Amino acid sequence: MTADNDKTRTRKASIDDVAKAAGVAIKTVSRVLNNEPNVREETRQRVLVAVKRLNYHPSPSARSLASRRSYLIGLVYDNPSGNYTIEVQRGALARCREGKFLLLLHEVTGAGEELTQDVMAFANQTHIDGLILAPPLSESEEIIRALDEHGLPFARIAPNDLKHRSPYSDMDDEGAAREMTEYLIGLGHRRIAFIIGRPGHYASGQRLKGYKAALKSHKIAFNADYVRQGDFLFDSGLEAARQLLALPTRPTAIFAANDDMAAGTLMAAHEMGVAVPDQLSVAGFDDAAISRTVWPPLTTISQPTYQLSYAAADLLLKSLLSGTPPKPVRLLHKLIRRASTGVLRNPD
Amino acid sequence: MTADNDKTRTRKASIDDVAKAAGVAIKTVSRVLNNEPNVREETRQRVLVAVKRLNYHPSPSARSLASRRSYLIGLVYDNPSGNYTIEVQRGALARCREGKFLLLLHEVTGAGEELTQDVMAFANQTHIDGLILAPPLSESEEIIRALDEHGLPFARIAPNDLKHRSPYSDMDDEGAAREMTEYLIGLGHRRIAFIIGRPGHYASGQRLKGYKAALKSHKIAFNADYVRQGDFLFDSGLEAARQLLALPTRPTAIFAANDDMAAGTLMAAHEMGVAVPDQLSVAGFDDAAISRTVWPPLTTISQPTYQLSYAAADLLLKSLLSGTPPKPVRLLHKLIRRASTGVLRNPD
DNA sequence: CTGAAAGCGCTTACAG
DNA sequence: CTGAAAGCGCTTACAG
Repeated sequence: MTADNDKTRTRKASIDDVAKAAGVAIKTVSRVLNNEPNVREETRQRVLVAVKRLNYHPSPSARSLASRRSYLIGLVYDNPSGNYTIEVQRGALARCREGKFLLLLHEVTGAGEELTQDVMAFANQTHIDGLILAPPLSESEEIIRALDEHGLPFARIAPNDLKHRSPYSDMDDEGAAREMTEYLIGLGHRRIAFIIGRPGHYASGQRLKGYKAALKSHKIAFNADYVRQGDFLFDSGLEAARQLLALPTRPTAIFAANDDMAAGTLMAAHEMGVAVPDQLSVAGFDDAAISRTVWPPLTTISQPTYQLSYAAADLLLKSLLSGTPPKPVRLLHKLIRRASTGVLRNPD
Repeated sequence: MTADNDKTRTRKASIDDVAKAAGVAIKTVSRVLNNEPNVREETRQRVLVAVKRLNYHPSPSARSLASRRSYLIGLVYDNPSGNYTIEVQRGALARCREGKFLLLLHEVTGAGEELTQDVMAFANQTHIDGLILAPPLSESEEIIRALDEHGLPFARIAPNDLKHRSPYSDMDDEGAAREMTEYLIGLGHRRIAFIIGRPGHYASGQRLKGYKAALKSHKIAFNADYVRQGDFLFDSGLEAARQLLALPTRPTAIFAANDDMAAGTLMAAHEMGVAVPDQLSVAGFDDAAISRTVWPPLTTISQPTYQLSYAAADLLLKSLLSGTPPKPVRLLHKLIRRASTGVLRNPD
């Protein structure tokens, strides 16, 4: 039983309590808490002691109401692959935490007008200060137009080439896909198949472009039979690979536009008794967790997903605080060699 | 150019604007928005028309400040397996959205006192109304004590047997593990190994108990060599399985306490050239996404992770609104048979 | 069924 | 360097 163990114990301390305890005006407490200048060091210390003693934590809602800022950032994503999404979440979450903003997740599913309405309803209801758009939402002209009309700042992760003043972070999808294809060519492969990513994703087209460019620069004829449409999900990779491996002259290497589809490709190979990598090399893209838990582990492109998301959040916060849109950020990828690729051993 | 296309366009409408437009007091607007009784239907309609016309969305911070509620729920989790975490997120998110609460995610990493401090700092800074504890945090006596002292309501997902009045959701881990073990016994296996989950998780102990109980009821002697410690992560399953498969008399079946470790077990079998399921049956637990993307697909226990989390959020919201702690909820599991288990074909 | 007043706990704008 | 006043946009408590 302490001296102040009375009924007031349950009520949270407010700025008034702190001001009274420190013998200053609430404005001074506010200055100390927000690191504003013009506070004498001795006064500052007195305030800090009172804050500590009263276990004071400023009310976010009072602060928001008075400052006309919610300190809330929204992260909107569609969810093609859970492996990818969780990294996107982590990156944005980390940056928001550092900046004392809170991150609100909003998973969407629809398309077109309905999707735009969904995003705008989320923004309206939560009164978020800004939004982070993960792909493929980062490419939606319709959403971008609606956000502009609404005057809501946003940052984009891996957007398409649409010109817009809002900040974004991206990587060189085309260059990375080209690099991977050239790596397979370097292993001696000539019959290299490609599984395209989800239609409508800018990255899908870029990766296909890189694949084609590598073939061309090595004078390997493009074979439409070796290119299949997927959607970034495991099942689509499984299905596409089943078809590819059933071709009369089957490919000796399959490059899937992401790791989930590459994992599906491995399963098709297992089903059909095709040895990886002895009879078939398989490559993915992302370096997601799944690339290390399949057999054999996948050769892939390490896409800096966490960093892309962190950077997008960083740019958004900077633009909110400065008012001017910062320059876009381009991050580097890396080819990771694992056991799923190799030179041909038993070509049939 | 509409008639009201002047500078006021950027300012958001407030409750005062709506009241003025509808010719009522703000209290009446508040009644309509919160579905309170005692509003004439005609008045109600007038208000709704004004809300629509002004595109009015109530300010969450003003509402929070006045009502002394943040309408914020925290979800705190440690992250042993990404596959599990994303389902936990989804379940809680879905329920909060329905209840017009916002969900704040907080991933923690530490342990002991530091961990408790981390959780409490999160609660203090955000002023959340309640907290959802995912395992193994749902078992921490220290955190529970701190939350009690703080007077913060919380719900637990799959907690241990600690008696506490706070609501929780769980499943029968012991029964499920027993069922899986008996299924393996039914296939003719006698040398059944078990890989234990992360130490300190209540579920880990319960699943081990179920495994032992099944052996006992079928009069199969318990062999300590066949039981290995894991931590729910892929690598620990890989390592444990490598050891098990290197035993002079190796097991014919391995039951891992979760899917990630079972996936690691499959990789060890691949590495060592042990055919699954012909020479070795492998079973997991969770029915996470990974159970369908490995080769062969895993026989596992479908743990209703999403529903457990949804239920915990549901119980928390109910207890916040009613003030009385609702009854705990127990959810059902299901054994999912896939290709990773079978009768022995080529015992060596 | 409806409303006027007070107040939630901060920041902004201003004064000294 | 410090502070008094006003106000952000709602809900609570009360009155009629």
